[in-house]
Amino acid sequence: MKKRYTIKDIADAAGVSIGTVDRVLHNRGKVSQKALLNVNTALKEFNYKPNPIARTLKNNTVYSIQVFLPDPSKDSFWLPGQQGIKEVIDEYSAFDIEITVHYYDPSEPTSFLDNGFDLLAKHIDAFLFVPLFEKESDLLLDELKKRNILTATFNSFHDGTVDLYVGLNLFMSGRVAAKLLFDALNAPSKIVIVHIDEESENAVHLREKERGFRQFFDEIQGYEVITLTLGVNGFEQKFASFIESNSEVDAIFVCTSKVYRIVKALRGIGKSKVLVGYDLLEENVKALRAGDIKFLIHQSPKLQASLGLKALVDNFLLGKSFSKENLLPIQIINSENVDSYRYSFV
Amino acid sequence: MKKRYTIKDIADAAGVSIGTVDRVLHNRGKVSQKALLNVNTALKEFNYKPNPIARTLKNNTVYSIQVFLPDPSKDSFWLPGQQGIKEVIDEYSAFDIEITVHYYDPSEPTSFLDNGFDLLAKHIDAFLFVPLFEKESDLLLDELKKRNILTATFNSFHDGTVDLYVGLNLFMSGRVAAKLLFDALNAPSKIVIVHIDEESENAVHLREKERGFRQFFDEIQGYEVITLTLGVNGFEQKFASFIESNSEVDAIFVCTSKVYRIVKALRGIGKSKVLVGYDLLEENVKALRAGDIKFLIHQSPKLQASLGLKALVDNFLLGKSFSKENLLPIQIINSENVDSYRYSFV
DNA sequence: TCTCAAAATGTGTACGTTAACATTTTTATT
DNA sequence: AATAAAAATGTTAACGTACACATTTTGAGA
Repeated sequence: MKKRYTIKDIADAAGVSIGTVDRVLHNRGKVSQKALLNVNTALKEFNYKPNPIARTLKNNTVYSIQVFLPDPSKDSFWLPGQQGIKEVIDEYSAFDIEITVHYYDPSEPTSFLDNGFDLLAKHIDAFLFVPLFEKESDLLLDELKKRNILTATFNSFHDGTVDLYVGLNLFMSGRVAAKLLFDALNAPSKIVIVHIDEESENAVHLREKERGFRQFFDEIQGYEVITLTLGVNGFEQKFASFIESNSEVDAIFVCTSKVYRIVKALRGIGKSKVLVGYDLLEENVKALRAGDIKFLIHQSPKLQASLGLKALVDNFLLGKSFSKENLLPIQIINSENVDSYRYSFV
Repeated sequence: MKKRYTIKDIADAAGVSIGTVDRVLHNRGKVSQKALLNVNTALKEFNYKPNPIARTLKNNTVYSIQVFLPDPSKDSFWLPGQQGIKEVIDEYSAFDIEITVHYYDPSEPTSFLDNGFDLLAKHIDAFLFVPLFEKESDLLLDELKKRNILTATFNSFHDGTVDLYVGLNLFMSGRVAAKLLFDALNAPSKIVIVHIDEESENAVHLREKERGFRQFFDEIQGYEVITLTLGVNGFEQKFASFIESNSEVDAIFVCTSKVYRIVKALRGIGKSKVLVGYDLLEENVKALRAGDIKFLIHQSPKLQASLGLKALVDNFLLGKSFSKENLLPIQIINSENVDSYRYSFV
């Protein structure tokens, strides 16, 4: 029940005024050796910590944060992320924080670049975005750094120049997928990694997942892993003919949320394989429940988005610090625990 | 960049003083019909929300929260929970919040009761605890309610009278364990639920897990599930003789963090079974890595504790609301994703 | 119309921090 | 020792809210 020590307490103990204490705290000079010593002693003795609440009130600025996401109407994978952002905005609606959300076309690097730079027109304090495109993100990041804007990313890891990254260790998530398939298969077999309409050259995160997946099987004997890349045109015929001519394939790994398309294609040709993929899209969850997908790996897009945004807000509002990397756990989903994820904030 | 509206803005718009606005906001009466109308109109028009930061500063009280945990030195399962609490205490060390942690013996209901009531001697604002014992928790809860103290629990679900519960849906976690075993077994088989030295009559959470587990297998054909309860005395011999005389048992489910003891016992007699258990104890993780445990279900004790405490703190400090139940996802752990959990805050 | 109490409204201070500004003390120079 | 400049220190107002207290307005009764 005892109050925390305030600047006033320090001033009294050091025999100076609060002005002097404040000058010491912010080392603004104009303090005598003797006063400096006394104040520092008192600060240490009382283990003084400034009251962040009072500080923020005095500060009296409206912080402005821009959020820049792939358009959820173009790829519904981003819906939970959008939802997470919305909830944080709501949670902080009474505070002096101004959060605005903008979208880019996830299939258009130029959309990312053009819209991204447009957002820098007005003054902003922080920028949270998904660096879907490698080169374009670099350009944007350069500009953000130049303007001393706090930068945060999520979902697709970029590099070390960003102030905060929230996301998975994608490489490890590939290994987890591999382990799940390995356990589900009874004997050495042939496994296919299918890429559907992804520009994997520009997508680091896909490469990382594939690398982790392959590493796992490289360490053991008898498993053959091949990669099949299919464009969006004629996807189904090509996939079907591949399966027909590779009947020894037992399992399929899809690095993205598009597993449900494989499910559909397999149904079309009356085949069944052990499937592992990513993300709790409505279609994926249905297939998981139906038993057509063995496991999904959950990337927690909603949590990623909200944690990233919260870290920024709490930093401005309460002076909370955050570590550069917030690596979320790689969550394994089956038909029984999927519900616990859909109704949880995590 | 535009500031939020303040009481002053409302007062100006309504043509009254801030005192009148304040009286309206807290419906403290002494306001004329006309003023009331004008103020309410302005409040609505500006969508006024009081500034929680200013409110807290003005409030100027040190909130006192007591945390009451099973002693981690008696059962290391509680170490992560303790750690989570520590981290939250650290995170809020600069704020006007006083958090104190106390422990009880997880095997002594009287220790829970005696120490628990002792904690109510001084004034407290909130109480966060693990309701390990059903009847004793009821008694404590009654007293807390009587004193109008905010109550929160985690890990073991109690009932609806508590203001906040953070934890798993334990029933569903049993089903998840069942599904994992089901997938790992190739054919119908005999499965044992082993209880090691647990007073399961007094422990709702164990009953719930078992119930979920059994329900899953009740729904399908050919699987036999039996329960084996072993005391701490002569555990190993009894378990060994059970296994010898029940060689058709393929899999074992342990509802607590004590799976590693089954691993040890099995090694002792040179047998191997498909194992699923709970929690990332050091010993369990080792056994998981060695392949002796197939899956673990992670109850996120650290996250549970810190989320519970944070909800209380944020409620006092920032006026944030929380929902009565925060059901965390049921996390499936294998040898590949275990690391991602150990180094993550989740 | 005047008086007085009740009702309504306004004012001032505090919370702890910050920083501009005012005041006092010290030091250097004559 | 006197003076000015420099250095050190103290004072005060502000952030937005909350509430006690002071002041003004209203209306009833004479």
